[in-house]
Amino acid sequence: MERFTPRIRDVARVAGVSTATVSRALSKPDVVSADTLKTVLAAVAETGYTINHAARNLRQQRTMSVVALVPNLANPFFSRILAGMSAVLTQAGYNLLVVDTEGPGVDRHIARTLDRSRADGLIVFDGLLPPEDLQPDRLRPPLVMACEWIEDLAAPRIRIDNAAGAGLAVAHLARLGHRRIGHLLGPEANVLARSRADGVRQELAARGLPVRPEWFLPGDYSLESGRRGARDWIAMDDRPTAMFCASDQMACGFIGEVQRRGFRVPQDVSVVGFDNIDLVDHITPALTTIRQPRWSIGEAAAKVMLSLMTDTDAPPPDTVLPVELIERESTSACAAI
Amino acid sequence: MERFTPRIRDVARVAGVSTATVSRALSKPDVVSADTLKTVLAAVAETGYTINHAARNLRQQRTMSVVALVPNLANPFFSRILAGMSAVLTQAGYNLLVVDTEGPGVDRHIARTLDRSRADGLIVFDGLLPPEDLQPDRLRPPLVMACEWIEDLAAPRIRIDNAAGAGLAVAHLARLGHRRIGHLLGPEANVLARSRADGVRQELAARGLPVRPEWFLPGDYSLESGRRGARDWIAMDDRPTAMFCASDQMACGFIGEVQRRGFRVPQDVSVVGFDNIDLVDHITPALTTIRQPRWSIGEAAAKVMLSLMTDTDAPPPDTVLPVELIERESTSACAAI
DNA sequence: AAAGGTCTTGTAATCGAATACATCATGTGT
DNA sequence: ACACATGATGTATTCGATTACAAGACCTTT
Repeated sequence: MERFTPRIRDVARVAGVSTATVSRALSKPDVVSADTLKTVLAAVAETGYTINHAARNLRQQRTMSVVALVPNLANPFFSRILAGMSAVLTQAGYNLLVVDTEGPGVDRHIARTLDRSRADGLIVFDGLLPPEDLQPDRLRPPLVMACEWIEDLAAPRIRIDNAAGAGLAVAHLARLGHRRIGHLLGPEANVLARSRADGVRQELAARGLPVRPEWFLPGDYSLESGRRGARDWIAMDDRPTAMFCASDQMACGFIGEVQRRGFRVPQDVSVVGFDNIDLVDHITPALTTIRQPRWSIGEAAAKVMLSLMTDTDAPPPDTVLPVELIERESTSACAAI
Repeated sequence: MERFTPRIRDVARVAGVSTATVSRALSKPDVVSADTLKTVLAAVAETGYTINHAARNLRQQRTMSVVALVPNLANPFFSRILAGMSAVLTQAGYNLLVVDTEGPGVDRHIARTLDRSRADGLIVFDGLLPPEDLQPDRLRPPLVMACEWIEDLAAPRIRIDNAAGAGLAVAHLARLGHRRIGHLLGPEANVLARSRADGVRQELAARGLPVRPEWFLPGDYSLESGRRGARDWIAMDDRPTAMFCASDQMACGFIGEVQRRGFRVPQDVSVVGFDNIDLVDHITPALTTIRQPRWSIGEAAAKVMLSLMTDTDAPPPDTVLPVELIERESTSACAAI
C-alpha cells in the first residue's frame, strides 16, 4: 500500500505499456489486444488505480453528471421524480446531483455557477429562478424544465396538464352535487398554481357553477398556508361546501385545522388535493386527490436530457403526461340543501 | 458575442497582461496593482469569461464541493438538515450536492465513485452503506457521519442521543399513567432504531414497567409500516394503551389506520412519534413527538466537515445534540383502570 | 552609489487523462 | 513477391487553469 495515489502512468509502468494503452484498455477495451487488456487490468488491480475525474472532465470537456435544481426539498413530492430520473441517468452512465434552490442559506443564483464545466445538463424544477441565469448560450449546459417552467425561456418542458387536473377535481366535486366549490390557491407567482386556478375557473364556468373570487383563497402550497386557508374558510359567512387545494400539503393543513375546529371531513366540507404524495393515503380521512405520475415525470425528464446531451436531433419541446383522479374518503355527496 | 467560450488567455490578451496576472487578479485581488485589477476586470466583463471548473479542480486538486449521501429523499426529515448544511457550506464557498442512496435505480456503491477528484468531503446519513466503500484512505475524501453511523468506521459523528429521546417519550407516557407501553420499531439493521429500542427498554425497566417483547412491533420507519403496526396492535388481545413509534412517519401511518378502524387517539391509544417533521403539527390529533434539532444537525455536520477539510487539528469525534419532547394532542392520561 | 527589500508581473512547469498522429508488425490479394 | 489494408501500440500534444520561480522596477538604508 503506497502512500501516493496511483496515476495512469503508474499503471502503465507496472503493466509495461504506454499510458495511451492503459487509457484505451479502460475506456475502449475492444481496441486493445486480449493479452494487453488482461495485463492492464491486473496492473490496475495491483496499483489500486482509480481515475481522476477532474482530469478526465477537463480533457473530455464533460462531467458525466446532471444537476437537478429543485425548490424546497422539504416537499416529498420530488422524491419519486428524482428516483425516476436517477434510474434513467445511472443506466446511461450519468450521475444525478440534487441542489435545493430555496430556503435560508441558499444561493438564488446557484444556476449561474452551474456551467458546462460543472454539469453536462441542468434539469430545473423551479420556475422562479432568474431566467438570465439560465438563458442558453455557449457556457450553459443543455436545459430541461420539469413540472414548472419559465415563460420566454426556450427549453424542452416535461409537465402535466395542470388545468385538466384541476378540471378533474372540480368535475368530481360537481358530480357529487357540490355547487359551491372553492379553491385554495398556490403561490401567485407560480405558473402551475395559475394553470390550476384557470382550470378551476374553466370547469366551473363550463358547468354553469358560480366562480366567486372570494372563494379563491390565497396559499403557497405549504402546510401552514393550508391551515390559514382553513381559518379563512371558517371565517366566511357563505362557505363553499367543497374545497379543491392546489397541493396535498395544503389539503393536509386544511383538513387538520378544520377538524381541530370541530368540522368533519367530508361531511361538512369535501376536500380534494393535488399531487398524491405518499402520506395522503394514510391520514384520516384519506385524501381524494389528483395523481401526478411522478416516476414517469422523472424518467421523461431524464430521457429528454439524454437526447439533448447526446443526440443530434431535437427532443420533443413539450411533453405532457396524464393525470388521474384518485377517489378516497375526503369527498362525499353534498349534504347542503 | 463570439461563438467560442473565452478562456483565461483570451482575457489576458484583451487586458494586455499575462494569464498569471489574470488568475491572480481573480483569486487574490490584493496582490495585483489597482490599475491592473481594473483592466483585468474590464477584460473579463468584455469577454464574458467564466472559469472552467474542471481545469481549476485538476490543478488545485480539489472541487470545492461536498456531497451528502441521504437514504431516501422521500423522507421530509432530511430537508431542513440539508438546508442547515447548505447555509454553512455556501458561506464557506463550498457547494452542497445531494445524492439519494436508496430506491429503485440507485447505485448502492455510489460512494465508491465519490473519490477526492469528485468531492472534497462526504457527509453520510446512511448507516447501511457498505463500509468498504467508505473506509478512509488516500483516495477517499474526509468523511462525516450524521444521524446514523457505521460501526467500526472511524469518522466524526454528529448525532442525537436516541436512547435518551426514547426515554423522554416513555417517561412522558408513564407520567400520564400508562403502564402498558409498546414500541413500534425502526428497521432492525438501523443503528438509530436499535438505540431507540434500547432507550425504551431502559426507561421501562427503570420505572418498573413491563418490557414485553410482543409489544415491540416490527417496522421500518415508513408510513406503510405504521399502518401494519396499527393492524398488529389491533390484532392483539392484550394491547398496550400507548405506543411510541420510532419515526413520525410510522406514527402517522399508525394513527391513520387505527382511526380508520374506529379507535380514537388519544382516548383509546396514546401515540408518540420521533423527529418532529413539519407535518405532524397539522394532522389531527397533532402528534406528540421527540424533536430533533434538524437545522443544528446540518450546521454541526457542515462545520465539522469544514474543519476536517481545512484545519490541521482534529474535530470533535462525536457531537451529540439535544432532543426535546414536544407535547401535543396525541397523548393523554391513561383511561384504563 | 551600492546593497537589499518590496511590489508587481511574466515565464514556464504542472495537475492527470484522452487522443491525433506516427509507427510497426502482420495479413491479404494479385 | 509487392502493394496495401488492418490492427495494436507508442509519442507527444492538448484540455485550462494555478503557481513556483525569475526578473524588473522602484524605494530605502548606509
